[in-house]
Amino acid sequence: MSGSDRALLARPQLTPRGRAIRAAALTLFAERGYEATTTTEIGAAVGIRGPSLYKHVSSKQDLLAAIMLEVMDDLHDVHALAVAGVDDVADRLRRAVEAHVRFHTRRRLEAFVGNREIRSLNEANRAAVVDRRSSYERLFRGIVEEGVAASRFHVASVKLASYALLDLGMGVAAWYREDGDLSEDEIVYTYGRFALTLVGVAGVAGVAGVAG
Amino acid sequence: MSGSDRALLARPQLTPRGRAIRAAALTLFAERGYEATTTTEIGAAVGIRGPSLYKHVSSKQDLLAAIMLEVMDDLHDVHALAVAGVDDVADRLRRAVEAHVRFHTRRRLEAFVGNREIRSLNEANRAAVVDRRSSYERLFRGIVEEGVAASRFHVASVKLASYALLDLGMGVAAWYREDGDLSEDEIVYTYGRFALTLVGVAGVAGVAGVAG
DNA sequence: TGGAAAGGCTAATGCTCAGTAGCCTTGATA
DNA sequence: TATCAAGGCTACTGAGCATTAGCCTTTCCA
Repeated sequence: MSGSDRALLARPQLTPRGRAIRAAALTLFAERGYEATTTTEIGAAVGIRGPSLYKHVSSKQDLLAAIMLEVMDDLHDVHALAVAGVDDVADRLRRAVEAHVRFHTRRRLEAFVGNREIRSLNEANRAAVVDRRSSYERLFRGIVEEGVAASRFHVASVKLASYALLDLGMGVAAWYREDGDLSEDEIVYTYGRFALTLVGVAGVAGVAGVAG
Repeated sequence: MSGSDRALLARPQLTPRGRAIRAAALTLFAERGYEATTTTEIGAAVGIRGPSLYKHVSSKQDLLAAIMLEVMDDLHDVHALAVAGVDDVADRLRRAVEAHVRFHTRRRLEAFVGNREIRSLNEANRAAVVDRRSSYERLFRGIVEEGVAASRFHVASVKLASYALLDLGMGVAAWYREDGDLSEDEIVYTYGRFALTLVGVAGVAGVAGVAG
């Protein structure tokens, strides 16, 4: 099942309280990590006691898994939407990177937790998340490979170039702040441009953007 | 006190067993995280019981702090050594990035833990580590600023360019494997070249390296 | 109006963990 | 050879944690 197929299926519905709990857990997991977050704290964040959480959630582990699976699926969706109908491989790469980076600013907590807490998942959940992550990586590598095959891109290593592009997104999720002095668009456009220079597309002006 | 000043001071000596414990703890912290690692496991990794660790170490927290402080200091040293006596700002940037990336391959576990476990430190230790990290970031930003001031570099944002360069290193620490199909030198040289194109240095041939 | 479902609560359970107490062995030294 | 420090060990302590049990109130519909 591909990411875009998954998008066509209904994602599980949540009650408002269920949503609130998931959001509170997300913030806490991002702040102090899954292991260091207690059910008492998650409960307190939505105004109830720890044990009451279990009227809405089956376990702390499932809460983490649900957050991570959802964010991976959404990332696939965003990618699919960004490159749909774009034929030029350089355009496709730029769009993919822009979508990737924008996602990591807009949903930085989820992306952050999604990257960092993989090892806190139990085996079954980890396999599911790692599977989605690999398939996302493959989408990127596929674009780079296609560009190389068409002699539009020139890279020392397809793998290295793809990793570098993906790593930039993770970095963004780690340091981006909405009230910081770098705007979302600034980061997105700059990284989109950077992606093209990284893969050696000829004729990208300004490399890292116009001086400013 | 700067990173290079710190290098001049004697770093605390450790007994062989102390070293072994630190190494075992490092591996476990990297693998499953600080919170999820027990003193029993650290002990078992060096052939003793958990409580016996306390003949060599004052606490699990201190073990983490010692690992993180040492790696930050070493990173400063490596940087200082790499750029010492290099006058051309583009050369300096390339050398700094190469040293940064090489460090993140050679000492990936420490670098990985150093980045990921900051939130597991108590307040005092965290402040010390964050302080060293900021000063390291400033060194990078300083090089980029200098290149921009000299009109050698052309970037949309000094901060963004510096963050991107540092983030690539962290990415390497996350996925690099000695037995993988990307060699240390390959990554180092490619990323050194990436760095120059990222800051818009004119005349960098091949951008992301020769096709291969 | 009555009864059940939803969703709170407190108390309890059972487990795990970091760290301490106190004991024992070994090996070097005086 | 007597002593002492180093460095193991087991048993214990005290705390914290996820989760369950069981109870109570509110709300909503038959």
